[in-house]
Amino acid sequence: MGLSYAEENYLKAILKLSGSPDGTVSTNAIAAQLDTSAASVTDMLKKLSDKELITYQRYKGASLTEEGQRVATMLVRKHRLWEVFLVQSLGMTWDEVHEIAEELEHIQSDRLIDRLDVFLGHPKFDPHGDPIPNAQGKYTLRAQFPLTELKPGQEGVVIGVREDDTSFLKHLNDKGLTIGKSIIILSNDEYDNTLRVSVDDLELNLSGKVARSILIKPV
Amino acid sequence: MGLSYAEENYLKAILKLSGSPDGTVSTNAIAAQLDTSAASVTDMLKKLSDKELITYQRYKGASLTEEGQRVATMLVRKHRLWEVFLVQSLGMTWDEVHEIAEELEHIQSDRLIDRLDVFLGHPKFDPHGDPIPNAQGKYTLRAQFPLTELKPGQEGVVIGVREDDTSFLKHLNDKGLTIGKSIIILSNDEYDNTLRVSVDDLELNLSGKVARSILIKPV
DNA sequence: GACATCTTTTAGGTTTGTCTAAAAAATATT
DNA sequence: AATATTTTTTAGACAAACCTAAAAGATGTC
Repeated sequence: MGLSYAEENYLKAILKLSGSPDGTVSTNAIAAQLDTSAASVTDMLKKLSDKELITYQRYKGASLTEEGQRVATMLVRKHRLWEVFLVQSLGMTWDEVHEIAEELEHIQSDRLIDRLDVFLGHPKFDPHGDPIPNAQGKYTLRAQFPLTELKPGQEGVVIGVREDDTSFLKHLNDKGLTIGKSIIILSNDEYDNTLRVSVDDLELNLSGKVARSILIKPV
Repeated sequence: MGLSYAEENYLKAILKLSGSPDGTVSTNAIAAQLDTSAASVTDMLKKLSDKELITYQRYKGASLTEEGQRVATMLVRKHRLWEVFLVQSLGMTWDEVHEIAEELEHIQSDRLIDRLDVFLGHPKFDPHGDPIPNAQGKYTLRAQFPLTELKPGQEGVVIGVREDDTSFLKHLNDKGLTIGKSIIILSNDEYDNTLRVSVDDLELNLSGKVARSILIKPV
C-alpha cells in the first residue's frame, strides 16, 4: 500500500515537470530534476507503471495517472503545510525550511496532516507564496507576476518566489526581501539588465535574474 | 555522517534494553525488540561496531559507546518532543501518537528540534509521563509507582504508563484514564487480582496487569 | 536518405538491510 | 565430563535503489 521515499520523490518530480496537467515528461528531465542517472529513472518508471501511478511507454516519456496525480498532490500539500508550520510556529526563515519539509512530507498519517491543517488555520499559501492544495487536491491560484514587469515608480508587494533554491532564498533574506515586503522600482538599467529598488527605505540593486524570480502583486 | 533509519532504530533498541547505563544486550533480545532475525542483528552489530557506536564482541552481546549513547538519547528526545507536539498542539490522543513519533524522530535537523523545544515550552515529560532528555542528554526522573501499590481508600494521580502499546493506551483512553486523572482505590480483590477504582465519580474494574502498568504519584 | 548525435534502455554490478539454513560457540543437563 | 539445548554467527540469497558501460531507438543535418 505505502510507497517508498524514492517512489514518492519520483512522483513529485513528474508532477513538477509536467507543466500541463497530463503533460508527458522525459527520462532525462526526471534524471536532472532528481540528480540521478537516466538508467535509474528508467528502472523506476517501470515500477511506477506497474503500480499504475504513471503511464509509460519505452522511449515515449511518462505522465501521471489520476491516482499518481492524487498521490503527488498530497505530497505537495504535506510539504507546504509543514513549511507553514516551520515558519509560522517555530519561527524559522523561509530559506531553511525547504530541506526539512522535504523530509517531513514523507511522514505517513492522513490524520496528522488534517490536524496540522486545522492547527495552522487552513492556510492557502506557503511561505514562498505557493498555493497549498486542500484535502481534495484543489488549490487557489492568485494573480502574481515577476518583479521585472513593474516600471520605474511603480510599487508591488512580495508574495512569493519562483525557485526554492536555498542559497537564492538566503540571498533574498539577507537583503531584507521577504514575503509581504513592499518594493518600489527606482530605475531600470536596460543595458546591464539590473534594477534599482527601494525596500524599507533602503535602496538596493537586483540582477535581472533575481528580479525575474521574485513574484509580486500590485499594491 | 548521518545514520540510516535502521541504524538509528538499532541504537534506540539497545538503549531501551540496556537497563543499566553500560549494560550489555544480547543479539536475541534486540531481534525480539525489533521483530527481526538474529542473523540480521549480527550483521548490524558489526556495522555499528565499525562506526564505534557500540562495543561488540562475537557471542558476547553489545553495549553503547559514549557516542552511541548520545545519539540514542537524542532520538529519545526527538521522539518525546514530537509526542508532546502531537498531543498538546494538534490535540491527538496519547494512544495514536507513538507510531507517528516513531517516524518523526528520524527527521535530521538539530535546529528544528531546538525550535520545537522552545515552541513547546521546554517540556520535561511526554504525554506518557516519560522524561524528555534536554539538548545535553540529561533528564529528570520523578517519584512514581504502579497503581497496585495503593491501598483501598488511598488516592493517586496518573502521571504515566509503563508501556507504549497502542491497544493498551486506547483501552485506558476508552475508560477515561488519561494523564492528570485522579484515581481512588475502592477495593482490592486479592483472589482474582483485580482492583475496583473510582475515576471522575465513575467506578470501574482494572485487572492486575493493567493496574501494574499505570504509574501514579500520591496526592 | 544516410550519417551523426542525442536520448533512452538494457545488461551487469554495488550497497543496504533483510531473509533461511547450516555451522559454531556458549550454556545447561544429567 | 559428555551430551543436549540454546544462542549466535556464517554462508548464501534476495529486493530496492542506485551505478557505469554498451546497445538500441529517435532525432537532426547535410
